[in-house]
Amino acid sequence: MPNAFYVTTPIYYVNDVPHIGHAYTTIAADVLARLARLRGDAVFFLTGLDEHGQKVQQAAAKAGIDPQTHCDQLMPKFKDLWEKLNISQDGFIRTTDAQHQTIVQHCLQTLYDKGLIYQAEYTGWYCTFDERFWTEKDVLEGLCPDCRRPVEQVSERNYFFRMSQFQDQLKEHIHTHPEFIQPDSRRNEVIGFLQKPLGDLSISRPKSRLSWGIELPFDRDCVAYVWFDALVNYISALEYLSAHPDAPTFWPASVHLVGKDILTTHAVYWSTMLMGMERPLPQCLFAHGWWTVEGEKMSKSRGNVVDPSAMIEEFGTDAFRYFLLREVPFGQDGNFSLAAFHSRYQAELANDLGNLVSRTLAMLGNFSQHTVPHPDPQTETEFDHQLQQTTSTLFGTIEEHLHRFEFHRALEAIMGLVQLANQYIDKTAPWILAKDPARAARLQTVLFHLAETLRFLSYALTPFMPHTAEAMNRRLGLTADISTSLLSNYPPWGTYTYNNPVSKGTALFPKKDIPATQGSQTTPTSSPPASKNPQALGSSGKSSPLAIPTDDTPQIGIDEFMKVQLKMAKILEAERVPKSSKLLKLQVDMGTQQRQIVAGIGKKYAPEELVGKTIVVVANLKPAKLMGVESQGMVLAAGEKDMLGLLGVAEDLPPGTTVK
RNA sequence: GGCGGUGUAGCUCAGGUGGUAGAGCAGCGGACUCAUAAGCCGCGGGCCGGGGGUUCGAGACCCUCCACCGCCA
Repeated sequence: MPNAFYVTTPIYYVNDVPHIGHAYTTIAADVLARLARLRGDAVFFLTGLDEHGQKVQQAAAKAGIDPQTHCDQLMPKFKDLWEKLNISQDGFIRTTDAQHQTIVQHCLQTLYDKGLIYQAEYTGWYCTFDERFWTEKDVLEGLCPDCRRPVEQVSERNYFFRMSQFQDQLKEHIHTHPEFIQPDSRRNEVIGFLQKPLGDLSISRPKSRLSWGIELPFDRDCVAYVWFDALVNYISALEYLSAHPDAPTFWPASVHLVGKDILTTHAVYWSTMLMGMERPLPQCLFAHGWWTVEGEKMSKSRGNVVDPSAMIEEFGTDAFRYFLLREVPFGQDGNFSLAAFHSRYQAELANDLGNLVSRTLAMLGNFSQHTVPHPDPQTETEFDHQLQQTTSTLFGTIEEHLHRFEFHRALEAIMGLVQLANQYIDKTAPWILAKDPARAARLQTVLFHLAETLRFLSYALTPFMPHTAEAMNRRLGLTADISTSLLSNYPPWGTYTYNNPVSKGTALFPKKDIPATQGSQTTPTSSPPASKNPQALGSSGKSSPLAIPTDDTPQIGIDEFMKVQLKMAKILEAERVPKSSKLLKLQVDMGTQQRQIVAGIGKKYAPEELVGKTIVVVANLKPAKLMGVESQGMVLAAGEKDMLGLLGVAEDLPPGTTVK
């Protein structure tokens, strides 16, 4: 009986635009699933969509269609992206599936029958615009903390789950199962959260307020709280989407991958729900970090959401998968920058890995008539053994790292072998051996070692970069099924018989021109067409194509520049600072806030002519006092000693807009 | 405000149980030519956030201060 491995992603909100965050979790889950399959486990990999709730109901109403139709229209965005990303999910659940809804009702009924659900009056401050409740503490002077509109006190009869009953049991479980919540920092947060008394959980909404949901079996005037509905997906899917013949059961899940924002929901709500239903808890909840984009938080309003499709189109699925898992340790937050992407693509994928494959296959072609020769053990050296050793143990190393969710370390180990192989080539210099017929045996040994190294590399890469692994196998002339063969069946070093000719093929990761602009994340177009070879003008050939000649001023990197936060600001008021000829005190609107900025522009501008102008300011400059007046930023202006003119933008942009 | 974390080379970060600082990237130099002008070799002296303490000896242990971050309120 194979080991059962059940991995899940959260179910994504169908109304969202799929972005790098969705892709990240799903790719990570895919790697775990693919690795487990190679290990021989019976695998169930589940992802899907959360389709109920207020936002969907509203969006559908706005579009003038019924919510289900709306969901049906949105669903392909996700499914298509998973296909592009080569995601190998075994199940794709939608919370509007009829079976899921039935199971959610079963769960509710079970808890109700056990006396774990009760009805109570809930009173809170309700914001009609946001359609949500706030607590007394949230409300700011009678206004909604979110939209600043007046809130009203509203009472509602709702159903509550006796979550508080399970507080001690949950604390106990977390303490006795250190691996339950990972990484440790998140585990500590949950432990901290549970130090305070746990309340009961409202699990219903009146239909009068929200109708797009699953009806409570014991009260048709209410629907289930969306989180209750959503969390149950992890067990409901198993009952109608999993038809694995080998595994009797996939529950409890091996791992739920979640973003750090929904950790509490999973660690506390979901755990206590399961306890209420007397079902075992998942073995592990792993909360990964968030991505910023070019140093900024991703948000729709900023318009800086990375569209995975655009990246895939430019660099390929595997490069995208590689970057996300290589760049940042899984539990930590990371920054997605085009510069970093380029750097890794160029250095690690094109130069190191791609070129290793390329030069190896070329030599097998040139020096061995497109075949993998037999080695002569007599000619083996210490380095040969080292390469053999590292290669043979690579997969085990990867498994160790992935067991701890250290994707970046696993990929680091793979690149370590790539480097070792490149060193091996330089040290053994097959092109020199090829010139000397007396050393033919040694040449054969070297080429054989390189072929074997590539064979193991491709196997190790399979979970991370399936297309690349397959391409490597094909070029080496391996039979197609070897990339899906189980670890236990995989031919050990030296035991594989190479029967087919090898072929070099085109570059696995063709070098890319670096786009001229660093800011735009969506369209890294292949500019400039003038120079096909980006290094053509460089002398050393190693200098970064980004480096441009300047005067003596030291160059700074994109990271340093990105530390400076520039924003558009509209001048609301301006007045002279007393006793100063050039300082003006400005009150500016920066979108979300108003600030006072003191600027030395009084010789050029009169205060009254500035009001209403939109300018560029440094938003994250440390406040300072100029002639006793606090300045919370700095305006940008042109000119050396004498200020010649303020910076503005050709377009009329709203205050608060980011400038890059 | 409570709890937790972080602060190490220009950048990103490693540095179980204390013994006198490392990697990758960037930069500089070199030899080579199989290869996607790729790769390989050599070159890093940075008050290890500040101050105090324990110790023969602390980046690592203790105290304190500062800065930043997370969770909760």
